[in-house]
Amino acid sequence: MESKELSAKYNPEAVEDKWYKTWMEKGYFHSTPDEREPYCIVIPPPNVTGVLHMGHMLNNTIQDVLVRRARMKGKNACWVPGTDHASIATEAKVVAKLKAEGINKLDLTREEFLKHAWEWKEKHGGIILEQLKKLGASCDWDRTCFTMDETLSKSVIHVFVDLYQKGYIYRGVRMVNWDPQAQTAVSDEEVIYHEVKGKLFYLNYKIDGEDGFITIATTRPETILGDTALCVNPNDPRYTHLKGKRVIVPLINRSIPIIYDEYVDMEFGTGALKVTPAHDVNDYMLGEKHNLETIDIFNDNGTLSQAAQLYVGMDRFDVRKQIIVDLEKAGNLAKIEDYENKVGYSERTNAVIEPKLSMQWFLRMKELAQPALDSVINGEIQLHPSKFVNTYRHWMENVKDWCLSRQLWWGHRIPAWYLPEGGYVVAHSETEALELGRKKTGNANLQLSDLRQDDDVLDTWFSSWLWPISVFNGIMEPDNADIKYYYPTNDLISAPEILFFWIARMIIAGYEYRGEKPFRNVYLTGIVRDQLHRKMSKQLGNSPDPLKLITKYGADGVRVGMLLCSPAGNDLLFDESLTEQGRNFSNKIWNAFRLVKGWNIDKNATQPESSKIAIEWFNSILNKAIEQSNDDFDKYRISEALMNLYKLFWDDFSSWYLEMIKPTYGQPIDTKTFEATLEFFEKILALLHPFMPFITEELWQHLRERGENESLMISRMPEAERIDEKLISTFEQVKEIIAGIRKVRQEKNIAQKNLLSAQLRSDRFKTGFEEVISKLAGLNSLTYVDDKVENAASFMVGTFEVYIPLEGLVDEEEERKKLQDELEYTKGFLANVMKKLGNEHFVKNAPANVVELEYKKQSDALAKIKAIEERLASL
RNA sequence: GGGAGCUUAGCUCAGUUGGUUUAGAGCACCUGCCUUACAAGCAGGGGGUCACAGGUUCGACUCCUGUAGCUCCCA
Repeated sequence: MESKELSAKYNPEAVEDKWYKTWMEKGYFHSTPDEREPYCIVIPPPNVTGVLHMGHMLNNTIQDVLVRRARMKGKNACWVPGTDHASIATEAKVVAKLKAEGINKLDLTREEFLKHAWEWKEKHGGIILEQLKKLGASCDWDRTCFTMDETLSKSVIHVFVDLYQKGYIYRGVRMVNWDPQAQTAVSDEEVIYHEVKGKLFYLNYKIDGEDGFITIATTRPETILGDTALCVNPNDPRYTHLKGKRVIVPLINRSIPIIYDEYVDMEFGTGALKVTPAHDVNDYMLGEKHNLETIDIFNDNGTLSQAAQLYVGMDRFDVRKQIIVDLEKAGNLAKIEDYENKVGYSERTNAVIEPKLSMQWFLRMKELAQPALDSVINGEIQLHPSKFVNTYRHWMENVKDWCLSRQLWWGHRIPAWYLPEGGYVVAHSETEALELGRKKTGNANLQLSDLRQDDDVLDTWFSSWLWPISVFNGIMEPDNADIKYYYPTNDLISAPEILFFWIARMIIAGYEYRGEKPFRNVYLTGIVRDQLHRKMSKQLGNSPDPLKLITKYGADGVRVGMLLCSPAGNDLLFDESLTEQGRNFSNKIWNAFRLVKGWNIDKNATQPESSKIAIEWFNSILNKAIEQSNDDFDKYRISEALMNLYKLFWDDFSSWYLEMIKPTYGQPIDTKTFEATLEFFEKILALLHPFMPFITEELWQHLRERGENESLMISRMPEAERIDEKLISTFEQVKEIIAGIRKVRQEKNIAQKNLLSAQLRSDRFKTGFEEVISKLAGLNSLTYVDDKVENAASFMVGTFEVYIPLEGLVDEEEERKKLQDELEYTKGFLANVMKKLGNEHFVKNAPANVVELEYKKQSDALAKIKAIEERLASL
């Protein structure tokens, strides 16, 4: 490729699709077990209804960075992609779509509905995975899975039956979070609580057989129809005289007992609590304890049932308004106060959750959770950042039974069959169910048509908790080659929001079904927010379209932009300027390449001293960066790893190294320097490749002649070699000397083309970078002197005094002031050091190297002060 | 109400078992440059009593206690 033809700006569109296609065709993403060490990530399966959003971008970029890096480290890397079926969300979408076509779900049979659902899935389900390809995701697409694929479905059913047989799964009436709109129970984790401005109603309950009354306070007056007791605190003197009495529920005149329990907060309201066991979790608990009757006054759709006696068929919120009117009329309303309380909403439909008693399937969790709790506490599984361990522990120590059933059709149907005489069997298949049914009933003539399968499906998480196992078919064929090779997987990248929903449950399933953790490390990303710290959402319209961003800034630019500002576990305040920074970085790399490839090589040219030492220096810097990078990744500091490489390329390589070795315009470069530079460039491209796969591959291919089957993405990551720390620290001083001279030039308004001369004074050593200093600071001479120089601008770097003779341009006042400032600073610094050294406790107790360092600081500072004072005296 | 965590430059964050020239980075900002790779750039620069108040220590951004503000989780 002729560099002259390269445009001054990098154009990502031209290269991204080309390389993605090549990588796919060459099968570089595909993995099969072999003798290498495996490195595996399973994707957190996006929901089939989803389209790519910024959260996916962040999450999948991180996964791709880790997978690509592992691949380049020589591991057999496998990133398994897939989607989950998302019962509630998908069913809601399909129902809505059918509705738009004039079809009512309830008019369809289950089979007819599922046909529509599958059609919908086939049409929309793969969009998100296609979008990931634009991002550069190096997933093993041959392994793409869906939670309702045959093997994965079989695994789910198998696990259900197995846990049932082990006695962990039971059926029972429990208080569940009922979503009256979706008409299904949802888990505790799917309920979102919002602070809501409501009212607190004070209602009078007449005492049975007496004249007085007790006032209670409630936010939900409509539930009085389900009251079965009134509860007060036994220590509350206001109510001790009522022991053994009963009260009358207003409007329906039911007589209910007064019970005593310390659970009641005497401070809240009037200290008297109405108890509605069917419609409040805490009341349910009281009901169990005191053996109260439960009266369920709601239908599944949130209207009142026959049991309520009044308002039958009316919606719960309409009843709330009406009953207050009626209570007032009846003289039972004491007062109304404004009140703020937390109300639960369904994550899926946003309907107000109704606590409801219903028959559901549950998984007993306490025992199963134990190994999963232990493994995180003892570090067998590591959470990054580790602050989430506390949250995890708290949840796992207080784990509650998992409500597994959902009143939906889309998903895995619960493998339980009810028998005609009552009772049920749990089985892998209809045939097995029939067999078990015959055995259980003793009726050999029992037919399949006599059995009725449970209508409900399983919670979607009941399939995704098996994901790291089921994608390798490790449930049904526990000894197959894939599961034995890839499991346990290495890293899981997910969000803290689903730490319990999903991550904890995968760990539980891992120990139960493999006797082994599902992954070693869990990296928790933050939530992508906008500049106002608002979560990105469709409703707010504050989320950019990821694909448009890719078009505008390139996939590499977007990846860099997402990562630069996303330390683990911290929310990411996204701004397009970040992706702009990413694009600018791509452009910087592109232009460095243009420079290097534009040089002509002169085989006979000798290598300048400045280039020789520049190469030695950069070699050390590069090796140090490689070490740093390894360390960053070991600690899962991905954004720091990127930032360090960003600075390596931009500052060290481009601004310092290339400027040091750059031949004057039109001049050729010597072979040694050129070769070293290509090697450096190659190594940096490799280090950057996991972050910016496209541009690095493109440039790597053009850097040298490459064979048909060579690719950066399957090359080896460079390893750290020798580091000359002394050279690095010397060059740090050299940088300051150069910057100092440039500053003088700028202050005095001296044009670049006017070369300066400079004198250095040092009683310790020479830098060895004299040629470099001359080149980068624009000097025509640089000499060492023994005495101070008159009529010169001057400054100090460490113990180096730098003089730039500027006949007539030196402003003595200004010089004096500068020196005074520096003197003051140095004296202050020295005073600090002396304070320490003057303290005998310090000298006695501090480690020797610390004390030694203080002495060095002291002598350096003294030397500096002496030099400054000399200068001042001479002015 | 219970628990966890956070508070360092205008913004977003590092600061690794207390000591590494009296606090670092990126972005933003200011000044000067269209210097033949890059204005999507180059060079130089300013900016923080490390939330507040005590305590431990020879020494505290770092450890302890309290206060204030913010965030998350659970109920």
